[in-house]
Amino acid sequence: MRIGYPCINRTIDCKGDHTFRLHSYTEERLIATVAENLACLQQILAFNLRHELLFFRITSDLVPFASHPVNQFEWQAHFQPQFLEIGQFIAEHGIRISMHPDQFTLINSLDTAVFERSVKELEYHAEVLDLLGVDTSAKIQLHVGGIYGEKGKSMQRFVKRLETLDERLRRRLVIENDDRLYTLRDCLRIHEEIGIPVLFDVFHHEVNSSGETVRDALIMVAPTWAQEDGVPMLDYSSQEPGERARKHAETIDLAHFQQFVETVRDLHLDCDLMLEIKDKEKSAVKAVAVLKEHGFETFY
DNA sequence: CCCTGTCAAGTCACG
DNA sequence: CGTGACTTGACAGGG
Repeated sequence: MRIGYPCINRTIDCKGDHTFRLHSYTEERLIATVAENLACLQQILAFNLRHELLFFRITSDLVPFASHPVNQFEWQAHFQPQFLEIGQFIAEHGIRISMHPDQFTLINSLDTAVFERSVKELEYHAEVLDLLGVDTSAKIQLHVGGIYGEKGKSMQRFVKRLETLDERLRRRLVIENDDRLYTLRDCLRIHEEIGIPVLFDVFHHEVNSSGETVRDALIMVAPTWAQEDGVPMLDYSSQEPGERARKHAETIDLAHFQQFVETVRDLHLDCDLMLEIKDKEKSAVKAVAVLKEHGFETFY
């Protein structure tokens, strides 16, 4: 099992998600920012390797305004050598990569302009992964989207829109149960229609589900990942005590995590785990220690 | 240098 | 009807 965390590292003095304001956009600024972000990504991955963290979510801010019309720069060609170098490091060490476009990416929006912008955003995410040269086990995770007053129709619209996408995008996409609108069961129904793997979010399931146990959920989700998709990716977090419902924990709840790990072990489920915990790599390092106590391998 | 209003993008829930 | 939340503060202008 690989353990990972999303997007940024707070330990090393290097942040790979620098951006700037649209009104201060210049090509020079873009080039400088992307160069810095790529250099940081490299450092973060090296840090992760030293701490046996072989799963990482790359920030959507890697290339600011990547899908915005203001950006006419051929960043793909310009930064190809840097992407290639990072990609080689990823391949060499068996690192798994994911990405998670932000809330503005909506396949099933009623507004077709929103859908079209979302496709451009997905193309950007897929380009990053393609430039790294990572295989189809590197995924872009999406939520189903809005409900717009008619859930069934909105799910159908998601399916129909997804069917129109280029295979280069489709092969990367996975759907994740969210914490308010679309449950695991909804995602599984969409999987049955179009075969897209389901990325199971444990915490979202605990606050928004149709009542399945986590154990049963894992059993249902595992077969949605085909050979070429790699082992299932899971998102893990827990409730921050004393805060509003659905707020992610500041730091890992070790008792809760151990219980989850035991469930996974009993099922003999091979999977990769993304820890969506506020203190990021600090909790991820603790999680690695827990896994080792439970006899898991964290290297590939 | 510090302070703080605002930031590309959408949707829903809460008050 | 305005605001906060989402996975995450930090950019940038003005004092």
